[in-house]
Amino acid sequence: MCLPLPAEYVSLPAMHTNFIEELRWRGMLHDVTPGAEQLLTSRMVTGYIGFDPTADSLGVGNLVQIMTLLHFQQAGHKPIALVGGATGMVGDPSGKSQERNLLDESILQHNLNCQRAQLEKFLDFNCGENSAEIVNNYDWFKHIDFLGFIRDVGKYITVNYMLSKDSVKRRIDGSDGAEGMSFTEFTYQLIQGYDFYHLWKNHNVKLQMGGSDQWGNITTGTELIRKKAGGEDAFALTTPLIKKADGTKFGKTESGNIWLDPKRTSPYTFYQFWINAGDDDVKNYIRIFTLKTREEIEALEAEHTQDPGRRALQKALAEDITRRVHGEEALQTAIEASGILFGKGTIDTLRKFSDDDFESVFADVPQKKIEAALLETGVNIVDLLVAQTGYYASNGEVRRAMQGNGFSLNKEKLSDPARHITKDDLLNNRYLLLSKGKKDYLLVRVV
RNA sequence: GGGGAGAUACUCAAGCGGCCAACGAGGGCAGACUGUAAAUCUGCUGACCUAGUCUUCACAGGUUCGAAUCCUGUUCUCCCCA
Repeated sequence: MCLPLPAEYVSLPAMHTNFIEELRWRGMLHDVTPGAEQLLTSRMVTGYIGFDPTADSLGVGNLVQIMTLLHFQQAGHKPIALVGGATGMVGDPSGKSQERNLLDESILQHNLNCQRAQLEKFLDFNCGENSAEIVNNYDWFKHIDFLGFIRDVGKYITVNYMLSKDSVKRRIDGSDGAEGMSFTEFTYQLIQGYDFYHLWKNHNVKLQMGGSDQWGNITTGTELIRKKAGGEDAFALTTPLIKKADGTKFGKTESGNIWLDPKRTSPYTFYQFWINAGDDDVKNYIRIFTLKTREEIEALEAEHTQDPGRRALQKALAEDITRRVHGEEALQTAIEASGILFGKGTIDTLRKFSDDDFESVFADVPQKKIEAALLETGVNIVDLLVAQTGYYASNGEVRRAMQGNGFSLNKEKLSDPARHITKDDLLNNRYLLLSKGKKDYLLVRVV
């Protein structure tokens, strides 16, 4: 394993963190092949992680991998993000029980460009020796033909070996209702294995990282490198899959995935996602998704234990990650909006709002427009809530909500179904803020 | 092919001629308490002009003053035997 140091190796500057050690205490290390730690502490290493271009945005589920690359770079190593233009056309069977739909080339290209922009927010692409890079495996796969591939790659890996992978086994034996698997998907591990080989050979990449479900695919790569080129210096490292204390899937809410793209998931919703992390989960998250040091985290935890109600950990986590993804300004708006919607905001604070405040704070709140003429003569509240805005499904439902003290207008409880709404109720002469309970809002805009 | 059981609101599940808009549980929504949490407690959970009316118990007919409840047919589900 102790190879002579080739000239192109750059030794690792002393001030950097120990990558493996860093991942370990953060709970981000699942498995690593023997020898990797020694390599990583002795010199600068180039390593990569693949991203799947099925959507035009990365989601919080990908953040673990992004943070892994970030730690990798901070430890003085050179990170490469591989976006899977080619693998995206094939589909990774890992963790899936159904054959997946394939994407066409133009959509892939679009998705890939969007993801690239997001990665650039985390990684430093211009810091000399260990600048991050992005590669697209379509660039080398587009020149490979089928016969060439089965001769140059397929020849080195036995089907027995491929069948022994968990991701394949589960699909073959049909356990947990899994469907059969096409040859295309079966081949996936070879494609990903070849990526590693290609990068190892041409980009001096020694390490492939990924989620623990990628272990099988990654080791196919190290196997290929060993068989095809006798390379013993290819290593694998995986991070654990994030589990939530209640067993539900991380990265999703009832309303869907949490994305990094503000067009898909607004900064406010993004911020709220982290704020709402459970006490048990937040201790893991803050280690994984922020760069805070051990001392900072332990101090926050002490604070949290002393007064859990203040949710120091959730706030620190949400602020840190929202700032990194969406910037300082978006973070402040998200905090402000949270204060209004969940905090002690009353009608008095609402009255101080400018139109701009309304637009930014309520950007995420569902909105509805009504005609100004309606308010000239006054409109019955029940009529407004059902017929005009559809906020409630039936008149009876409104009455029940009012009897149960569950409806408010402009943050003030309203329980009289006979009430008429006029221009005097408007905020800033154009808004009405309706709410069911304390979390469900509708902003009505008069036009 | 033969025999049997069953289809009730979001889900499970009572009801077996009038007291049924239909017990109960879960879920959902809201209130109190809280930390925008958990646990707990309370109310609501077909529609409508809040007043009794109307439309609901697989579907279509029928018997009855009156049916989710009885009869006939249709569709579907499950079980047993071949």
